[in-house]
Amino acid sequence: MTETSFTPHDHGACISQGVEEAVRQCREAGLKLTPVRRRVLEILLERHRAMGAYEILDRLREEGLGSQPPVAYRALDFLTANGFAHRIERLNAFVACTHAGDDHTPAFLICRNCSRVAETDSTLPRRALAEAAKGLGFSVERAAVEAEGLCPACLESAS
Amino acid sequence: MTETSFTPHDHGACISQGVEEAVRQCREAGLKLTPVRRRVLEILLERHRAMGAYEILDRLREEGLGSQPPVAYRALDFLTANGFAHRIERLNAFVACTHAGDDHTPAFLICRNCSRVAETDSTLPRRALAEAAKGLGFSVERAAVEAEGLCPACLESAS
DNA sequence: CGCATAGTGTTACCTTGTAACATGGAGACC
DNA sequence: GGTCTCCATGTTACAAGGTAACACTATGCG
Repeated sequence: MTETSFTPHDHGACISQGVEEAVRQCREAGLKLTPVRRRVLEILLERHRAMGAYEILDRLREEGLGSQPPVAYRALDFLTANGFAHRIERLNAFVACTHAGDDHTPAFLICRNCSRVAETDSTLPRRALAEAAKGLGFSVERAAVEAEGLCPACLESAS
Repeated sequence: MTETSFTPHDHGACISQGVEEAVRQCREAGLKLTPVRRRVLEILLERHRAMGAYEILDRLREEGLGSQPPVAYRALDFLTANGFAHRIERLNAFVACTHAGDDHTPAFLICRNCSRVAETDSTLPRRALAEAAKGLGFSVERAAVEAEGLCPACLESAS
């Protein structure tokens, strides 16, 4: 079983690696990982769960980094536009990306019990979808694939 | 090319068939297709596009069928719960189902230009996803598959 | 009739998201 | 060094989406 947010892992490392990775990529791409943006990424990485924009905003406010919605939304826009975070449509919420870097649009697995979210590869589902769409003359540009169910831990405790 | 909301079709027939079908199914299943519910379904069928709850509510209000949000949301809950309409997460909006009856969770193709929405079969993408999830120990219960792109007509006029 | 159930009407509120404008700060160019 | 430009931030004010909770109505049923 591959390592995901569902499996036990060194979470501290997972945060610092995520941030480091973002720092590196921003440097390379000439993007500015400003304090607010960086902090939002850290908050998302710390939680390892989908968080609402206002939940993030509360944290920023406590830390004196901004108190109005646009602050949070702008940081989130930056992070999602550059692949450091993703938006979960179903939850109107955001998660840190767990493999920033690879140009990817993952599928999400959302645990309906503990709300943890994992990314998984969506190449196959996406290909199958593109195929079906082609038959209708529709050209797919982006696709959101979001599954709800039970994560390994919650499956275990349910049975 | 199969007939979808993207292809030209007899729209009047498409509305009346949709309603008839719903009437029949409700009778069979002992569900009540009340005036509000029926009218909401008609409104959705007329538009053949994703509509926000408040947009629908405006129509209801004009017709004296209810003026407060819960009225619209309750009708929409009924319609989606029974497969007569679907919710598009990405748009926070609703569409009439184009093949009510078959027990299905379709994939959606959303045109980013004209906002029309078509359903397509999601069996394959869904199967591929379930497979990927299994590798992570995650059990998928429901999955939303929503693609954004260009519909045949808009593709045409873009080129 | 009297009751239970399901649907409707309404108030009041919460959450999510954005337009628009003012401010500040860092690099580019002269 | 000045100043211009671009980008990010701060703030106000509001739009859009969604729901809890309660009172009322209709309908079927013993």
